[in-house]
Parts: sequence; structure tokens; C-alpha cells
Amino acid sequence: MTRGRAAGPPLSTSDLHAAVGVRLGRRAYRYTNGRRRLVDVIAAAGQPVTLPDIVAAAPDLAPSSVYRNLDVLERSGVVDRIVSNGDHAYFEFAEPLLSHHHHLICVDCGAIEDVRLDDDVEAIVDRSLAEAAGRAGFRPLRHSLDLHGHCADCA
Amino acid sequence: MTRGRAAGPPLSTSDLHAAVGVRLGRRAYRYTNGRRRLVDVIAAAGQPVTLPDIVAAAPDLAPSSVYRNLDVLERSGVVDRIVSNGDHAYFEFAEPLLSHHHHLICVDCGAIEDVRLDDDVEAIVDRSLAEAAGRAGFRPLRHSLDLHGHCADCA
DNA sequence: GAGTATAATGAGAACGAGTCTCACTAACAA
DNA sequence: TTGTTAGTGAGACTCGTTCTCATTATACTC
Repeated sequence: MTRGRAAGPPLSTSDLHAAVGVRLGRRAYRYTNGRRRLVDVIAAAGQPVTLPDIVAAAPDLAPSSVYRNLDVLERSGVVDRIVSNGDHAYFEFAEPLLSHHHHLICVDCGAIEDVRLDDDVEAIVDRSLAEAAGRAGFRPLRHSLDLHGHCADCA
Repeated sequence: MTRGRAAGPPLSTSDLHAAVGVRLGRRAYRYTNGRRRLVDVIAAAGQPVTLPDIVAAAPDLAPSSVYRNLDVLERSGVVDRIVSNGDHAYFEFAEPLLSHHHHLICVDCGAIEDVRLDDDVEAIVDRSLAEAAGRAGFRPLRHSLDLHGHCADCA
């Protein structure tokens, strides 16, 4: 079996902002300073982040504005919301901005880490899911494949 | 490609109650009337259910007790909690009581439906995830593979 | 069966993540 | 610059879920 794709350096900061700007523009949203800051914080984390993570990294951002802007970014296809068992939702860049990947979710501390799988595994999963979806009259958009267990810190 | 396993008739009601009783007993929990009613409601649904679903099916069960007992059942390995983007968490029987399966999650209405995949697909996914987990020092317990999209009603 | 210890129940209070409101400010267009 | 519209931030609010505590059911011992 081949190795999984590396996490890989995503877009450069300027390319990232350009891509986000395009997506916001398509929905007639403005790319304001607050949104730019938010994108910077998520990019700097390089991991799914929660609201407390964001506010800790940028204490001048108002929580209400952060939530509102995460919603705007989600609607624009810039970020994905990951709901786990923890107290807070996690946010990370959506697929086209971040290469397709999955999550290791710690059942103890709720931490979420990204992992990549082989392309051929992805293809097999997609084919199998598409078949199952077809039988149920379900129109698929994307799949999520998460591994639950104990992270290195909690094990 | 072979067909996915059928949803299949799970354990008989008496076998189900026996299995739940054993799991509760292992944790020194009592299998009370309220918990038995709760198990019956979840079994009757044959689908992941929310708290409102449960209370609608058994209005005499107190919500606070239902939440408490769902927690007890979860700790005992009887039910799994599925957190989606919807307002409520979903609950269904855990893996050994229900055969291994995955979910079709509607991004519009939040409905969750169970699907089964081929055993060989499951094996490929497990092997690939185990490899990725090993690289991260992660101790895996289980995987979850969900397909997000539009259900037959919302499409 | 009586007595005792402990777990479970249920009603309602409390909690808290996330959303909404609204007066104010920043961003774009002409 | 001026007008129009979108975005901001502080705090109130919502509502799913958890907690509290007095009461009740269960199981164990004698």
C-alpha cells in the first residue's frame, strides 16, 4: 500500500486570502479586517480550532462577531464546522482550500487531528457510499471518515 | 461488487433486554422500568432517535430521566450518541447490539439514516486508518464513516 | 417480611454554547 | 464627499442539556 498524502503546505497566505476573497465575493460578502484576522488565526493554527482557541489567539475579536463570521465563511464554502462530543464546535478550512482529509478524534479530550488516506482507499469508499446512497434515494455531497480513540497525549 | 449487508433484524426483544441487562450489570447499574422503556422505544424506532422522538413515543418518561439514562446506557456501551449539526443529539444502539454500519446525514433537515457497506470495504478502511493512526501515536477504538447530502425527502 | 442502604426518579433550576438585537461604524459606489 | 448598505460588538436571549434535591424504588441482610 502506498503512503498517505502528506498534510502538505497549503496555499500561501496571499493565495489563501485571494481564494477566500473570491468565495466571499461570490456571495456578495465583504472581506473585512475581522474576517481576514479570523482566516489568519485558522491558518496559523493548522488544526481544527474552537471558538475559545480563536479568541485566545486574537482576544480583540468579539465572540459574537467570530461566530457570525464563521457562519459567513461556512456559507461561502471557506470553512467546515466539525461537531464532536466536546463542548465546542471545531472549524477548519473547507476541502478545496485544504486537501481532502479525515480526522483522528480523541474520545478523552476531544482534540481533533487531520490525517490523509490513500487516493485508492478514498475511491473505494466513495464508490461504496455512492452505491448505498443510490439505494436510499440520497444525493451525496461529501463523506466524512473519522477515527475515534485515544490521542498520543491521553493514551 | 457484492451487495452491502442488509440492515437485518437485530436481536429479538428478549435477547436485546438480556444483552442490555448484562452490560448495565457490569457497571453495577440497575435495569429499571424506565431504562427498559427507553430501550424499547429505541428498538421500536429502528433508526437513530432524538430526545423529542423518545418523549413523543413515551410521554410519561421525564426528559431529565431520559437524558440521565441515555448517559448511563452510553457509559455501559448500550447506545451511541451521534452529534450532528441539528439541534438535538441522536441516539442508537451501540455496535455489538446493532451490526456495524454508517450514516446518511441530511444537511437540510438533519435526519440520520443507517447504511451498511461491504465487509471488504470496511477492511480496507480499517487498515488504512490503522496505518494513519500508528503514525500519529493514536490508539484507535472505532471509525465513523458518514455521507453528508440531501435525503430523499429534501432532494 | 421488616429493616436498611443505596440507586433511580422527576420537577424544576441552572448552565452555557451559540444566536439575536440594535445602535454604531466601516466599506463600497457614484 | 456623501449616501447606502453591510459589518461590528456588547450584551440580552434561547434552548438543549445537565445538575440538584427531596422522594421513591430496588436490592440486600437478617
